Amino acid sequence: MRVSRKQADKNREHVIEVASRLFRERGFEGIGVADLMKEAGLTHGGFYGQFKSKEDLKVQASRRALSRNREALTEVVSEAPRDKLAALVRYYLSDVHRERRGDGCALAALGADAPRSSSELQAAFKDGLEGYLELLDGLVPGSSSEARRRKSIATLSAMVGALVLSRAVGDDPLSQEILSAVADEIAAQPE
Amino acid sequence: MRVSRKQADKNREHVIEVASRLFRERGFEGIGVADLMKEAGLTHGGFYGQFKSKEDLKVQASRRALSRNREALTEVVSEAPRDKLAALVRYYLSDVHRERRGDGCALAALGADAPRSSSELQAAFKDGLEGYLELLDGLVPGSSSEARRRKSIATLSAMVGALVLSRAVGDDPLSQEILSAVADEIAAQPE
DNA sequence: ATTATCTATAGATCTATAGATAATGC
DNA sequence: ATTATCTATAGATCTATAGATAATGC
Repeated sequence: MRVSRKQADKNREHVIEVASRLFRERGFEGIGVADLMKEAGLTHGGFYGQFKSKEDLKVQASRRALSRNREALTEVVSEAPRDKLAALVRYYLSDVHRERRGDGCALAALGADAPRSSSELQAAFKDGLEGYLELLDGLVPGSSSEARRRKSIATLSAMVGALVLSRAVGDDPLSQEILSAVADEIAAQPE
Repeated sequence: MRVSRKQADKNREHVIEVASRLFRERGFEGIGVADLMKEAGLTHGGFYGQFKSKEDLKVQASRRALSRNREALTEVVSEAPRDKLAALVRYYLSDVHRERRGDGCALAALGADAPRSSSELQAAFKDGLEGYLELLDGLVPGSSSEARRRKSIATLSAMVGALVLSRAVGDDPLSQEILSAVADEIAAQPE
């Protein structure tokens, strides 16, 4: 059965949202188009009317995840009364973020798969990463914009690395230790 | 045809070495058992005489990769006349390391897949990570062992994060900028 | 008439196993 | 006799497409 143009657009958006969660949870290769569409309440064959290919969906789902990530971080920052960088880092390096990969940072969940994918996907990650850096630029110490840019990149790298490593070691005290250590080190940076 | 016990052991080692390279290059899901055995010069069916499952090989190949990683870093450090931490970081955050995923750091290449794998694989990553930290403990500044441990974790997180991100953005000036920025920031740390 | 979605399927690939074969090592 | 490796295949899964169907929107 056919649905209205409006409903079709909604369905399409829903597939992107579902994919952005499932890809982060299971990896790009960990979920197939059929299961993904089933999870979205649609059938397998319908997929190719909406998307050119699975790779196409990977790009769109990654862009969606990264812009949602940025929105969430922006809200955390704007709600913090003071010490906004510390609030951002505490949020990013929290137990909740470590556990909930499905709506967590796409750089940490999927970044390592990007070099094996299309240049369109890599461009999505580049754009998402620049978005994170813009946000950090207003928070990190540094008098020149060059110094702040460098500090933003170093801070983001430490955050992403810490999250990846704290997830990689599984259920072990080291996992929490990594999150705490990196949060403390960033907070201890000179102004 | 059957081969000698000695040759069989050699074949097994060779499969582990080949797998440790191919998994890092293509991801755990990016190479199948059949292609992997072909690459090692053996047939598909022979695999299951040597390994319990593909998951079993993932664990052994990851352990192998991580211990080889540690050996390479240890050599870089021992060959540096002074400023050993800077030498280590320059090596880790080099263009060569970014390009050659196949014999590069397994934490960066495969760490993001570990949370979706067996606890045995996660334990392999934990052990490998602790190996890196032991090495860093002798290089980072800090008077107490607690301070050095924290600094080692933060330094490793920044290194791994930077490598993941510099690979994720593809062929873009940002890729090099990430490597340089993080190397500079680590070098600029207070003693 | 158009088109969003459906069912069904092609063709490729994946992990794992069964059973045969032939060289080793007691 | 044992066993490392081989060929062949089962059974599941994957991406993508073909063609049918039925509701929308001119």
